[in-house]
Amino acid sequence: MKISTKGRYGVSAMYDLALHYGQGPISLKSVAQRQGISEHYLEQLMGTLRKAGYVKSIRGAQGGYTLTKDPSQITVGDIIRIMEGPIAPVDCLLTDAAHNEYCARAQICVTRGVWAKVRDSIDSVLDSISLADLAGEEKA
Amino acid sequence: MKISTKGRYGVSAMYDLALHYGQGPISLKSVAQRQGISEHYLEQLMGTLRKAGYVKSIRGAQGGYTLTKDPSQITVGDIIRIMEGPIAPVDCLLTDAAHNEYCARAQICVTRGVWAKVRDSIDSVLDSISLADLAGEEKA
DNA sequence: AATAAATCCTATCGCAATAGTCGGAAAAGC
DNA sequence: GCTTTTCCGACTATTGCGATAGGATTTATT
Repeated sequence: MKISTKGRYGVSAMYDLALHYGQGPISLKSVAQRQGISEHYLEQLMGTLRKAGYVKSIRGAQGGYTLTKDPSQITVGDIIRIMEGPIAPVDCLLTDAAHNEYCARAQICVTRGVWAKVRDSIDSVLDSISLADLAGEEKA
Repeated sequence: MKISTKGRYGVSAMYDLALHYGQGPISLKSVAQRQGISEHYLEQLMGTLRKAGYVKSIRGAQGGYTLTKDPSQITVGDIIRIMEGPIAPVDCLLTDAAHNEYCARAQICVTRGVWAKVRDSIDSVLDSISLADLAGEEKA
């Protein structure tokens, strides 16, 4: 039950961008230094966030990244789901109980309900926290 | 954010034992067949549960496993923590914020609070479900 | 006493994912 | 033209998962 560095670094980087929201493009290099992340590795992660539409990039000297939305409009859950895929403590939850791709017993499985409750609980926590919350701002 | 088969199989096996609680020792072979688990792999998992004191074993012909407590006294959280280690979405939570073994920035880390909330939420769900709940019994 | 049914124990192993690294191409400001 | 920066694809080392293998030990049954 671990969150990988993809998710953690993704949130850290987005939090950093939130802190500098409205200040023009922020270079990956500075984000990586402040957050203590390998710059080259962070590049890959930002590519994912860019393709998902959460950040936009400006290439060339003095370029960098900016959030595409106000920090209050992006939740930690958004970021985690992009970086790690859908939150599902077991793969079985990714498909309907009937005709389940991962488990023929899904319909009669007693434990499946447990994992569904865990998933809902995680989703609920992560979706309740926005980047603005992390940045300590209240731009409703 | 996945639960491994150790945790899942552990819960399934314990649920199976709960269904047969009070009926004498249940062989691993029958549990493995009913729950669709590799018998030999399940052996290892039961060893872990035995050492943790949640099941006891009777060796020899007609032997098997039984729960050491009433199903209402064992929660899914107990089993998951034994099988997978402490629930911590990030390793950083395994040590105090000051002098943290995994991250020098733990004290000033904004995201650490997020992961702590996630952990508490998972713990809360898992600890609220007992084997008796799964077995559909209410032996208070 | 022999057999069969079971748990117990240690070692090994293939696979996939994680967490990067590396090298360069392309874009844009100066 | 030079430097800064993003962009892209390929490669790699380590780790843990999910087993499998092979036997040793214990006990009920015949």
